[in-house]
Amino acid sequence: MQETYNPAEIESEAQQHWQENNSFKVSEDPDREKYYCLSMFPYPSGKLHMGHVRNYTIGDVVTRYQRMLGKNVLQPMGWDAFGLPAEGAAIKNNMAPAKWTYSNIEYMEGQLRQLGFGYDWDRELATCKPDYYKWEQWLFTELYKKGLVYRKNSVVNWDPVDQTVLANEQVIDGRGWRSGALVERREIPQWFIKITDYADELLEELDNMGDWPEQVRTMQRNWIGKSYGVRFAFPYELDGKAEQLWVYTTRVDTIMGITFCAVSAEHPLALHAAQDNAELAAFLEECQSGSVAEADLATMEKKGMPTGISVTHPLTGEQVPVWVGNYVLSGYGEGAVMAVPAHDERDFHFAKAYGLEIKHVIQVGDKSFSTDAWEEWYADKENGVCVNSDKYNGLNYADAVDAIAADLSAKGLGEKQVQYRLRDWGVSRQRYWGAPIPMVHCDKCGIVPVPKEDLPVVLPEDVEFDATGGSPIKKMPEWSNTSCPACGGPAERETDTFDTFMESSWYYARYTCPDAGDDMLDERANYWLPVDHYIGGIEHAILHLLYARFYHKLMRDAGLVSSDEPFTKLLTQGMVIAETYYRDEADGSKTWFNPADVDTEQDTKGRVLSAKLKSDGQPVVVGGTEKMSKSKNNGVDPQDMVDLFGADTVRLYTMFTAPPDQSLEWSDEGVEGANRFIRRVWSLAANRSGEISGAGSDTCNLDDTQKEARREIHAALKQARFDYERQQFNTVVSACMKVVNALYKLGDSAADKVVLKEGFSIVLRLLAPIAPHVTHKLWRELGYGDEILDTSWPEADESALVQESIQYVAQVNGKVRAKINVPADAAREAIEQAALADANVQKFIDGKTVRKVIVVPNKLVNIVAN
RNA sequence: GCCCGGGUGGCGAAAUUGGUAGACGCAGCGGACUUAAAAUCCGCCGAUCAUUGCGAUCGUGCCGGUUCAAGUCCGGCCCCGGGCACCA
Repeated sequence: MQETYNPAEIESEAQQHWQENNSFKVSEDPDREKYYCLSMFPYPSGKLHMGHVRNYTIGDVVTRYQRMLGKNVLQPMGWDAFGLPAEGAAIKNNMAPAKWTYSNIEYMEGQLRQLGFGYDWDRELATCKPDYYKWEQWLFTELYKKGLVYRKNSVVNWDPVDQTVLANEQVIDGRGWRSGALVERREIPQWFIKITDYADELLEELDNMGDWPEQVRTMQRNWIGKSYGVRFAFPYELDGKAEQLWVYTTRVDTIMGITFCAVSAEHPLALHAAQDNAELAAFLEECQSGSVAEADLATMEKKGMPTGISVTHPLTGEQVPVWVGNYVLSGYGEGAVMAVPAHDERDFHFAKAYGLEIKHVIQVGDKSFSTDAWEEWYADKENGVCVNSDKYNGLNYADAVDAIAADLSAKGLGEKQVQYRLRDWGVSRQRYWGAPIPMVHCDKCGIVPVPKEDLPVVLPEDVEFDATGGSPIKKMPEWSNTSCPACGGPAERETDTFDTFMESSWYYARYTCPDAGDDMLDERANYWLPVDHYIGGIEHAILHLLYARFYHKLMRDAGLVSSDEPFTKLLTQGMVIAETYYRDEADGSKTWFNPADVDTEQDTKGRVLSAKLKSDGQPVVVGGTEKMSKSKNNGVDPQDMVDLFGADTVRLYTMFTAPPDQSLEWSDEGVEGANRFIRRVWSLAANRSGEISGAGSDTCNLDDTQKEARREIHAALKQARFDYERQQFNTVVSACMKVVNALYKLGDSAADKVVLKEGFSIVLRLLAPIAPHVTHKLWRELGYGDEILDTSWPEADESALVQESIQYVAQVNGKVRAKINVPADAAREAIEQAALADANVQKFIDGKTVRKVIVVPNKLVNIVAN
């Protein structure tokens, strides 16, 4: 056996072995328990980053572990290939998005193979291929026929200089990223899918999804935001006509405190009032600038202007002024709100700013209300009761809502209503690099979906890009001109493309039958689905995961799948972060330096004192740890690490350094430590291969030291099993390290060798999912078997764990005062007596009365004395 | 602004979920091997005080509470991160 560990050789040999033996190719086998393990597929941005490596290592570890438990495991891989960055790259490199994307895929696929991930590559798919997006085009037309798809106006970021729609990401401080022009909000017709029809099911199902992290379920619940409220109207007269201003509120109990109403800048009432009010018209104009992102809307300065129109309070008959507020969202609810400054914080500040009346109508206990400053209790609906509210005085929230809703209903001016925060899914994008929306506009027939036999509507890939970022297919009449599928007359194609979330919402299902030619999915889908274990970044907790859940239900209702939910178990991994270094430039900007190009100086405790750039020896500022990104230039290239240490080291390091759901901080020294551990495993095998090789196990009488070593090995095995089950892989690795440390202490006797061999074969199997190459090699080299990949999981020997005496902690009043050894079968009284007899314990209870003695089995004794 | 997380030694973390805080590793220090260095192996390693030794006090972001016992549970704050519907 070779003395030194040579990862490059071992890894290419193992990878070749898996490829030649089709080790990861799987098919449906009704006799075996299936396990579908899936990692979120990557966007082919150029090369793998550390976040990918971490994500896919977790997935591969789960895959190989489940396989050793005897399951029929599917682990596929593919490419989320449509998206905005390809268009940016097209402009920058003068290269068509398709070409750029395909070359990235080719390179990144090679990287994935080098990391030893066990994918069934026969199932690989790329979402930009027509035979993939054909099926989401088809499903969309089916949904249209079912009435689940509709078209309506919706607001986008418009760059007035480049004459193009911008993504929220492309709006920086309210300006277009390329042109620098102030962004405008513009309404255009777009396609929507009725996700709100499924809101209740999407919400209720969350209660049964116990294998999803609670935080993700909470985020989705809040996002759906089911609320119980009242929709009601303020009557008013306009140009002699009776009109109604409708609002929705969850706090109708405060209705007697209304002092004004606020409408959005797009509201018909606002538009009408602006017709002969130049100042208001200018304000509405001003409200049209800025991004459409909710975070921007919510943090901007709250501004308003009176419309001059008053409406009638539905219960009191008082006149209520209507204002335009830039903070009122036109897309949510009615685009208009009632305002109760006394009991809503946002209304309170708005009223203070514009000198509007504040009417106190909810009281909690004997607290005193003042209009000087906002206090939390003003909005307390749990403990509040109505005051200054005529007949509703003294009612609590629930009773007030019932009484007021009944009165509004009697007048025909309102009723209780359930509402969702969730909005319908807008799937139109005014971009080129996406799946064309399969709709045709015909002057005679209106909108006509493209029939199945004419699908896919293929996106032309050989296109020229201009610098404004406008979509080429919007300027290609030879593509957009077509004939109407209904009447055969001249018609035009829809030139918008789908949101890329459309592709990522069903790829997991297509992997089960990627070659299905006649249908979106075939019967194989129901063998594999739902996905048993889904792994991906926490940043996808809401949007991607909610759309995928929705899409699954759409496919179910189209008869394509039989399950209700797509992902049984979810693991959300944390970010990969690293130290940042920069220098301030004269123009106020910062230049960021890669950690690899910086040397640090540390004090004796290892704290970083200062840092210098390697190339010029001049100081740089230490900027703290942040998410690895291009903008901070703190990315560590996984390829460099694989080239230097091998895939096993990189995999082991990413698993060992942090639990999967926490952020992982990159450290060069840490990687060396991981590499050191693998070399330690290798050296142990190389040094003692003659003594520990061969299949089968031996038995021998063990002395106390050997028994203790064996106990440590089996305790670590038990812990590793427990930790694999709960996906805490960092402690799996530390269990392996403990075993190896114990093995290093064993000597040369026959009994030592028996323990050593058993322990070594155990640690190789514990490590196999994490470091598959080196364990594959050693397993064969030592003659333990052919395929560690298919070796069954080792079981802990409970008899090895039994101890004759157990160490108890003796506490006095909760403080540790002694450690005592007690026979394992000692009675409670004996344990108490042993603790009380200890000299140091005696010192602390001397002169006091023992009130109580608590014994926690196998752990501690606490003596309460005073 | 709203929703969801997280804060434990010099550093990454552990504590099987209310029962010995700091397992395992990194860095550091000391020793062995070596002509030497690297590599490797062995040992020490929260702070303060005390010390020949035993030990004592403090310590899990901050303030308060519940409990025989709190990193863990409850209430209030501070800081950091993720998401906010056209980044993926």
